[in-house]
Amino acid sequence: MDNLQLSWLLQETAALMEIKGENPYKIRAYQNGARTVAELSSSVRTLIDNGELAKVPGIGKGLRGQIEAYLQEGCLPELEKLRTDIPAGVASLLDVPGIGPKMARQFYQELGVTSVAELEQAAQARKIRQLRGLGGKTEMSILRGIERMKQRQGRTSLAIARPLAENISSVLQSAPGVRRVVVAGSFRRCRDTVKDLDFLVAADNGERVIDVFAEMPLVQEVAGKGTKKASAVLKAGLNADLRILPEEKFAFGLHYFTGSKDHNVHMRQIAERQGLSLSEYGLTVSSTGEELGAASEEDLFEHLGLAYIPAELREDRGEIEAAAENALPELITLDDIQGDLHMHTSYSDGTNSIEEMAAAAKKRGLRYIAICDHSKSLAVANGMSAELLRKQAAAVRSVSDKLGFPILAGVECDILSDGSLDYDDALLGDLEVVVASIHSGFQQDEHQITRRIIAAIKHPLTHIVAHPTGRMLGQREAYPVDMDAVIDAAAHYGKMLEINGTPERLDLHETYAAMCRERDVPLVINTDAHSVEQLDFMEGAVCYARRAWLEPKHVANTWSLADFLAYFKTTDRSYR
DNA sequence: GCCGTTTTCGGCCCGACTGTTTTCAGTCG
Repeated sequence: MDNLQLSWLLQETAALMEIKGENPYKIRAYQNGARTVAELSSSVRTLIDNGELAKVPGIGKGLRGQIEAYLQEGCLPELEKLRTDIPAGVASLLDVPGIGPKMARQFYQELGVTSVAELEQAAQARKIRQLRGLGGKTEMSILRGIERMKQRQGRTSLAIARPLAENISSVLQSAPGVRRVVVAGSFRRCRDTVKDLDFLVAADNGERVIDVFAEMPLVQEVAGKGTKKASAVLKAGLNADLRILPEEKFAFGLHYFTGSKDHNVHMRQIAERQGLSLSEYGLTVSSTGEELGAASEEDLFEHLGLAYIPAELREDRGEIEAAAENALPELITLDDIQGDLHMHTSYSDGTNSIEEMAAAAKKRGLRYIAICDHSKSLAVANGMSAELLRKQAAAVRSVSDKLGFPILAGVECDILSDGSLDYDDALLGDLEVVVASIHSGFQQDEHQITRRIIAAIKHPLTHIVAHPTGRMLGQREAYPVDMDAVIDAAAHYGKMLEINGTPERLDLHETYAAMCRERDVPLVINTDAHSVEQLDFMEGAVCYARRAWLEPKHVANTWSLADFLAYFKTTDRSYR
């Protein structure tokens, strides 16, 4: 993908500029540009061709010139220039926690270090402590930082982060003098992965809470500790940060530490234009110093003339402008969900029976479900033979009648390597829901996989494509696929794409979910539950879907069962 | 380098903590 490649190069350019000590605002412009490019919903090539790139906020004349050169020559002129001064590897030093641009430059200039491996050698050879301004503690902390970096590459999936967040919250909640605990940061914004966990605590006696935090058994190492904040590395490999705030400032701190950073910067600018000054400690009138209190985030937004912006939208992707015009979307909530169209039973690799899954779904307030166990080719998941699938469909209908609860007989049908489905049309035609997905042949190239998925979308008996990109957070990358073409095909053939609620998947990615919204492709939010307990994945999945600005109308399992089924009758399902 | 509700020039967030410094720079969020 051009966009991601380009974004990466812009990021590297910014890193090298930091090390060189260039204008920090120019650096930020490149960082913003990198983020903007990564989030574009069309390829930069398309945007250049139709002249739309000039309208993208954050991409001005300078960056556009770089991007055009990149498309023509395959490299960024600015980056090439920097690389003649500083070897590219020096930028990787910034990935080590505790190392910023100044140290990276010093290590390169004074020790000739151009990679993390060389830095590690230098530290082990006790060369760091000989440098001016640095000592033995810094040397040790660099070695620890490198060790930590090796352990944990990148971000942590919610499958790991959520239980940790809940556990630590309850520990903090029971500390003396604690009034409330909130997990802020990207966790509260419902990102698919988190870099660390940010705990905000309103408490009378901060120091005692910080002690409780630092002594938790989950903590591997305390990285820093003061009277208002503390930072720790957890045994699970991610960081946890704690901040203590007075109750009356809590709303401001909550907003600030929920972020995102870009959202916060924009909010401060909005405040400034109104003669106000916004910080994590309050909102003050700049001229008089008068403090405007806020009992809640709602109050804070109201002071600035803005509608309340849900945390999931706070990425500076237009939510502040929309809030000013009172034009924010009515985001989907868990209560809107009426059905769950992808779950497994003991017929394949699930642990519960049809009846148990149905009863649990009904108890959670669902109005209908579909049972979609694995198809015959997926032997590792105990895929069903054609005969067993027929039997299961009969069993599903009988349980449905018995419980007086609509259960659709379905299947999660493998899309085989050649794009065909795993059963014949006669059998698939007898089912109410066919969810098609890829579980094999990940090594195929982008062209092959894209053709394969589009073939499944064209198949008149397919309703939904499940986990369309195959990513497994923290385990494997998505397979290469042209989602632009897949979404166009889904629009054309009237099919739906799934947002899979398994915390390691959350697939579709929010950027693609937003593309579906823009192109009128209905999404379906499913749990893919393999047990009764996993039906609870729905909550996290809905939160994630909100990041794509989805409203109930965009999500087909908020519709009544009749409307869901009717959708496929009214769309073009012809072959080719 | 980007941007425009006092603008085409002059802004662009800032406080807590650490280590090494004897009064502050670097890093982080």
